[in-house]
Parts: sequence; structure tokens; C-alpha cells
Amino acid sequence: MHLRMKPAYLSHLPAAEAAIRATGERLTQPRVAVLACLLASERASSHLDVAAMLADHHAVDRVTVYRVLEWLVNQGISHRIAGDDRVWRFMINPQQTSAKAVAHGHHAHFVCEACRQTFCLDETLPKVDVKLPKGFRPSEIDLLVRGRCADCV
Amino acid sequence: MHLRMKPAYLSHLPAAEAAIRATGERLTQPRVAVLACLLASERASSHLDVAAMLADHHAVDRVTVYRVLEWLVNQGISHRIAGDDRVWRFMINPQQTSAKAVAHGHHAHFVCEACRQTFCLDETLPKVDVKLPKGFRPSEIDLLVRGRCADCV
DNA sequence: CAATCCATGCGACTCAGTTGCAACTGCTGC
DNA sequence: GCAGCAGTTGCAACTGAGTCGCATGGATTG
Repeated sequence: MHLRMKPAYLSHLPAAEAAIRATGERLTQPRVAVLACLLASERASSHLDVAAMLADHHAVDRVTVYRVLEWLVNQGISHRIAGDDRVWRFMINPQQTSAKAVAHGHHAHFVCEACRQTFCLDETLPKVDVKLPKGFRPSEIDLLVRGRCADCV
Repeated sequence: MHLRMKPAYLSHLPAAEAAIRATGERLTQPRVAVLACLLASERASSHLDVAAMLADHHAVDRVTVYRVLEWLVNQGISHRIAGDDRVWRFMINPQQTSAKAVAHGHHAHFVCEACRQTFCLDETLPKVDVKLPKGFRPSEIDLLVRGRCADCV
């Protein structure tokens, strides 16, 4: 066992608590902890990432992690991303910059083929111009760019 | 049990055989049968779709279906699509129209939220304009449009 | 503080996809 | 046409993500 730093999510606990209070729903430990995790991460986190991060100070059952993550999506606080490895990843919805993007069901992500990390491209919202066959009605557009991230050139 | 029509993939067996012969690799029953299935379908097929289609006349072990589908991808004959339901779907690479698209690792698909069918939009190749953070190198772009297909309005 | 109701934890389960291994089969050379 | 080899198949067992049902426990309301 090696010494580990204080996990970064701890400093986001107050913000998480505030956000959950704002929903009017129940304020529970797991919800606060999981949300703090997402707030602390700039990248998309899988249920495993979250569970691992919480393990030391806020151990939460994996089923609860699943349920809280889903709940956060339903509350519009985060969104879920389907990757290549059949694992859902979750990410806080950005506040200002691209609330519009999220509102329009338009997402863009970058997934690194090397480190498997998923990044959000909603800031630089890519332009997409789709032509659909007759009768098809779109409701959401997801853009997935694969490649190498800056750390994995 | 109900009477069922002759499965549509049967008429694609010769074409499938020819295509596999063209690879120079081994010509086997499962490869021919699975490829014929993909040729017969205008939409993306899951391993289960394929297995079910073959069940009556060319029963193939599900593991073999997986392996053949993967082999077809490696041969550049088909490509794989990740859907929302954590299931891989497979589709023949189009010949003329958008060989360029496929070659550039640029795919576009439409998935119906109602019937779960996946359609290929490579014909009408959507325009995408992405700006990546510094140091990020893209290798492939996948576009996924969700919505209702013409049959499910 | 008690009552209520919803969230949590736990165990068991489903389902896609993978792995190891023994048996088989398509191809090659004779 | 047949033997031998290597690649392929089928089977059984496994992994890992995600789900479900149910009993317990904790957060809110009065």
C-alpha cells in the first residue's frame, strides 16, 4: 500500500451538497459524494472510477453508484456517454458555455484510444450538418472522435 | 411453430463466398453464412440477429458468430457500431458510395429509439467540423443520430 | 420525537463478450 | 485422392457491466 493524497473530490463536497439541495430531492451521503466526484473530474467517469475514488472515505455500494449516476442524469445534472468498451461514463453538464448544446441533445466527446479517457468537446461545439432519409426524425446527435489525447501522443 | 419464409440471406451466399475467396483466407461455412447475412441486411445486425437468422439452415455457435464478425471487420469487409444498449452491431462496408468515408474512419449512423434499428448514413455523409484541444490527434469520427425512423414516427 | 417514504445495501441474476482447449476441417503438397 | 498441418470451430466456463427484488435504514414532515 502506498500513501495516497487526500482525494480531490473532497473539496467539492459543499458544492455538490448545494446542487443536490437545489433539486429539492433528498440529500443523501452517496448523492453528495458521487456528485462531488464528477465535479472533481474534468473527464468522464465510469461507475468504477467513481467507486474507486470514493472507496477510502465514502465507500458506497456499486449498485448505489449506478443508481445515483442515473439519478443525476435524470436531474439534468450530468449526462451519460457510451464508449467503445460498453461502459457508461458520466460527466457533469457544463453550466454556461454549452448549456445550449446539452439542451439541444447535441454532445461531442473525444475518447483516447490509448488511455481510454473520455473528454468533453462541448466547449468547442463542432458543427454538424446531417441529411436524413425521408421520414426520419432526429432527436439527439452524438459525436464521438477517437484518437490520441495530448498526454498519449 | 409457424411456417417461415426462406431466409433472405440464402440468395447472398454466392456473393459472400466470392468475397471471402477474394480475401485469400480460408473459406468456411460460418464465414460464408455470416457474411451472407450482413449482405442481406440493410441495417446493422447484432450477433444475435445474425445467429437467429442462421439458426434454421446454418446453425452456428454464438462464439463463432462473434469471431467471424470480428474477422470480417479485420478484413475490412464490415465495420462495427457501438449502440446505446452496449451491443455491437455490424454492417457491410458500402462499396462505391462512401468507401472514402469508411477509409477516412468517418461513420454516421442513425439509431431509432423505438425499434432499436440502426441505419447507415454514410451515403449522405454528414459534414462535421471539429476543433480539438491542443495536442489532440483525431483518427476516427463517429456520428450517432438518435430519433425515430420512418417506420416508427 | 414518531411516522412515513424513499434511498441504500446486499444477493442473486441477466446478458454481451472473451478465453482455453479439444476436436474438426479447409487447404497444400505429394 | 490422400496425409498432414495449421487455422477454425464448438463447447464450457468465465468476466464484467448493469439490473432487480427485498429487507434495512436514514432523511424529511408533522
